[in-house]
Amino acid sequence: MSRLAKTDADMVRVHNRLAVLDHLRRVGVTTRKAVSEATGLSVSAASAICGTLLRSGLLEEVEEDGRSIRRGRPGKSLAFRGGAARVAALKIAVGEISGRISDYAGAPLAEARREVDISGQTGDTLVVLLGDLAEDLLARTIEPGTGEGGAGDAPMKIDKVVVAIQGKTHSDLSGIVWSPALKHWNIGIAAPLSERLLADVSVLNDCSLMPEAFRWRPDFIGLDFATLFVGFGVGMGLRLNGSTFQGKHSSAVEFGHINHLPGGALCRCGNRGCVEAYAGDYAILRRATGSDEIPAHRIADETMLRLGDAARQGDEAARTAFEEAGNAIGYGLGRVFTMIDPLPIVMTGSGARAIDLLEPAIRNGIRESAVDGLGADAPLILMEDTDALVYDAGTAYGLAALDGEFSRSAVEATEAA
Amino acid sequence: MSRLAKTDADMVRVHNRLAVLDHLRRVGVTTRKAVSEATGLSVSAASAICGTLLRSGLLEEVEEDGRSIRRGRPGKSLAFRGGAARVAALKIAVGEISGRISDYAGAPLAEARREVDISGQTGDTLVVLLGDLAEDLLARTIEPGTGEGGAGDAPMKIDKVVVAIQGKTHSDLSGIVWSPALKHWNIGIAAPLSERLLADVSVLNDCSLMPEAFRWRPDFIGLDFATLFVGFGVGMGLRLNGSTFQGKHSSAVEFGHINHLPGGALCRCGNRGCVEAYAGDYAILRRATGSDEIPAHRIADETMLRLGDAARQGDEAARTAFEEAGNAIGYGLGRVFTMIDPLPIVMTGSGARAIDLLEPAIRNGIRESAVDGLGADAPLILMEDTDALVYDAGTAYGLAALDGEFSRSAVEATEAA
DNA sequence: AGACTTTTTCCAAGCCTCGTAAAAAATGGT
DNA sequence: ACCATTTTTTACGAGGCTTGGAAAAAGTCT
Repeated sequence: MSRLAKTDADMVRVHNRLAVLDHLRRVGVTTRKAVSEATGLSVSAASAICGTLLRSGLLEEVEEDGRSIRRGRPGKSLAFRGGAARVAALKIAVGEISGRISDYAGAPLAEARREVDISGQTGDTLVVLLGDLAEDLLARTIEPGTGEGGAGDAPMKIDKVVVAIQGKTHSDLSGIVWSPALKHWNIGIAAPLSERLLADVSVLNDCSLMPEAFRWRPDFIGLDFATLFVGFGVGMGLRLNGSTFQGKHSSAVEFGHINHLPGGALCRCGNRGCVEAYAGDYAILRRATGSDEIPAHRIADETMLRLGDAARQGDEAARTAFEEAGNAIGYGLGRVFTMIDPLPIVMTGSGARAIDLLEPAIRNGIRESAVDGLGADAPLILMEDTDALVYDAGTAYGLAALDGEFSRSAVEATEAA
Repeated sequence: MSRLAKTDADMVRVHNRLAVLDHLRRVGVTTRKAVSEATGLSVSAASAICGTLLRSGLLEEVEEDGRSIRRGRPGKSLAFRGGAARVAALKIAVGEISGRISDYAGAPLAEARREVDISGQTGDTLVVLLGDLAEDLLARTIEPGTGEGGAGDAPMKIDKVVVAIQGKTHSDLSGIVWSPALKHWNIGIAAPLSERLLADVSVLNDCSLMPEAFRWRPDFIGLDFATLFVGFGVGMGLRLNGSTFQGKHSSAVEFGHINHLPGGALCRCGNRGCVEAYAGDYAILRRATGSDEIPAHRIADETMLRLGDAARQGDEAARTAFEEAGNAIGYGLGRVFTMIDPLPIVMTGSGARAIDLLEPAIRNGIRESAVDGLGADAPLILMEDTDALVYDAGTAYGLAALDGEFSRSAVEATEAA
């Protein structure tokens, strides 16, 4: 975007408030002094901003138990006020929808999962299903101890909804272009769901969203990395220069459909030789069984686990299938590394459970395809629970969006008694 | 980078000044009113900033000839004061160094080219050669009509030097990690050259720098696109989200070394199957001639032109060679498009001259490798003069850097008589 | 209990930008 | 030629946010 924008006092206020909230997201609990040090703001300014955020109900003073025994006046500990808002992270997959609701402090309040055959459904039905799920989540939320007066927390509602889905989503976050979980194309989700839940709704690709899960993790701060999902499909998310990569037209790094071998194996997308056509669950399975079909439904986790065990116990076909999968992934990573940079990889999905079978081939593939083999020793971090990762990511994304909105709105709200 | 930064009045001033300069870079000549409209600043603020920039000598009032005949007080036209600074864009290639010096308004003042065998040279020698070239450029600069008092322009010096080179450069812009033009590795250029010329020096990869050439072109504003160089080597530059992509570790999108075919043709880099091993000049030539060697020196332009003519006149081997080159490029682009997004391509180098031979295969390759063949119809813009493109890019990069510095420094300098 | 240390709060000052009003400079009509 | 009109530029007071220093607050240490 062109940088024609002016800046004025308003922008300064918004920016600095956001800096304070961002700092607090990282550390969880802080003090005015710590805010000043972390942000570079003067103590006066930091204190003033904290005061405003406290009065607006976003923050609250908390009693800290294990405070260090130092001389001098102890700082008053500040933390997010969970009750200030709620975020729902929803996930649409083949045959199921699920989600988690969290409070403004990021603490999970409830989770839910429903197996539904959404494949042939229309957009309207999908919106109803998602809306029901969200309201169910909200209902199951344990009312937080509303110790204060009673005017404390507004009527329970969800303030931000993030929908993660496999497939291609609109770049304006408004809906789904295409998804393997659905038959129909171009389904607008955000507008109708937003109308029903009275909350802002964003629809994103699950894989490209994943890096958001690490947004505030101290060990990932300022780090560029990639998230790699290897399951029925294969997808990637990128965090570059401190922000999560989002395409303009498509929505994601379609890692699974980067061509591996010209004219190679047939892929779901219709092309030949995609990475997914070697590394996706269905690809590994068909290679191991000598089949030629692409199953329409997702493959059960157990099936892949059994296949992995077979490979480990010497089944040659299975072994080769995993090896070729690893090779395709490795070459794909090598190609990405050549374009971008060698990056640490966070890996999830069924592939993460078969990493022992895949890793040697992956690293070898990188070695053969990247310049100087650079990146063949890239750190590999496994995350077995893909759902949790997606919920974390959606929640972080939603909270970041809320922080931005709250920073913008100069709400000098509810005078506490 | 983490967004812990605070903002204050200083930042506001810097940001807004930069917005004014950036606007002026785009339009060339402006007025206070136009600045206000373009930046969103109030007329008062815009006028005040322009006043400061005028007093500091960066801008000057100019007489505009073809001013429209409208009622009301005519706006005073403002433009960059060329004499305010000078930027040198230098280029290191196999067997030659060259460059262009431009004034602060971006107008070229002089160009120079020297054929030197730099291959075996040390860093010191290279610095001497570049320094000589730069000083020669400066000496050949026509003294601008110093109409004003005489205290007008400070003693002529270069204020910013940008060195573009094939190969890998340090991500801190300090020097060369490796280049096909040089034997030695890890040559620090910026520090010693900066010491000699008393100017800030930045060393960048030529291909990744190229998008900068379009930084202020109105038809490229806000546009994401890629620059593709196809010559002895193959390289790419990316402009994404309004900024030119720079890797953290490596310096560039090593498009030429993205693997095309696992285990394929031997590449200069030692790997097998790189795009360059099919699409580089040497690759096309060896395929056409049935040779097996990789020439150490660059291939003459004429040789490639003749080979192209041969292909056009029915030489099957040559025809196939170009076709396979186009195919490799197409698959490479398809892979990039799958990762990032379909992008318009600005193409330069010897490949741009053989585009009629390459284009069908390129587009076919994209069609076969990108999801839904998306991007097979991407706009292709040809730029035959690669040197001019690199000079433009280096100059734009240097000017942008100067704008930033000048915005930061609150120089309220030289009181004009 | 008093001295010391550290965190918060309070207040005047400084910098920008904004909005409005006044001044400046040219056109058009009579 | 003169006056009304239009448009750009300059001038001035106001508002918002940060800053730096001083004062107040709230503990620990001796």
